[in-house]
Amino acid sequence: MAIARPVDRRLFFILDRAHTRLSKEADNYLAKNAGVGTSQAAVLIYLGYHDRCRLTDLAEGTGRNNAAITGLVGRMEADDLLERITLTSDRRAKAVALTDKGWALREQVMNDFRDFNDRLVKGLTESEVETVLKFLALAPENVKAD
Amino acid sequence: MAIARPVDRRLFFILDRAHTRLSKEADNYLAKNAGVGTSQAAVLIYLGYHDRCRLTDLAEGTGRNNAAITGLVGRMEADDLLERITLTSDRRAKAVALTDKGWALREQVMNDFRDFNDRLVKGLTESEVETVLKFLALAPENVKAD
DNA sequence: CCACAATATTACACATCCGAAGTAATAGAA
DNA sequence: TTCTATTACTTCGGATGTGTAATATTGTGG
Repeated sequence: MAIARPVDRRLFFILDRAHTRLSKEADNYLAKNAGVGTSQAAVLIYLGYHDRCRLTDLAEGTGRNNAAITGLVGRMEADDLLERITLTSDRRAKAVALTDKGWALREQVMNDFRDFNDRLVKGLTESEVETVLKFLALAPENVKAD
Repeated sequence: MAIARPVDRRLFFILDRAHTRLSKEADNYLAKNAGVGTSQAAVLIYLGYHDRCRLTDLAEGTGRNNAAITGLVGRMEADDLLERITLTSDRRAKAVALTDKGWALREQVMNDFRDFNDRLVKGLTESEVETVLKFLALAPENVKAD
């Protein structure tokens, strides 16, 4: 069939607006409970799964560019949440490792987000959540240039 | 059951990262074709459906706050895409109206996004797209504080 | 050893967001 | 009417993001 429905043309903006509103809530929620914003929280979460990864990988994994990551990691290092480590294997690269304080905060962020994400999917069945995850995984690949 | 699956805890970040990547692609795509970014495009789209709406409504409709809208509209007014109109009915409020140039650009943005959104949902059935839309509509309400 | 590539940092210009404070106009109460 | 609270927008300061370009350091291949 493939009938062009008006909603199709606005899908990106619907996503954008939903993301904006969710981010605002998540920021408030996190700031109140853990004292960080979503950008730093994303770094904490990612490092929990890929500790001592290199800055370039961290940038890729959190969707920021290298310049942004340098600043982000710098602020977090100043707050004692992580530390930069020069790798002996490649001394051009720096790895990032969570400190004890970083690990503890990550734990709290994870707990906060368990609640947050539970509310996020309220009204959806498990299979519908799977569909959303499938979309979120496919879409960025689908639109990648070239 | 409600078994806590690890993916649940990261849902927000999966969404955040997907949004970041999609926005970057959309920005490139739009900048190349229409010469605006996604924020300005969102305003153009919204105004097409609600021309001469007030700034507060525009802010609500695009998910930004009033301060952000003032700047955004200011830049677009400088580019001759729209104009501010002081309402005689309430002189505190300002309405925003697309110029001819704004309408023309909106048309192009809509065409660009038809292609973009088509690619966005590649691999999903219509019913799965409906599920995604349902999620995007529900989620911001679900997490709204109090 | 040398040329080139890769990594991270820094600097710049700019877009965009927010919250808080400020200004102006309206609406409602005394 | 006059005082007060609310509403609408703007302004300000600060955070964060982007892209680009320059730089220093290091690794790699010839």
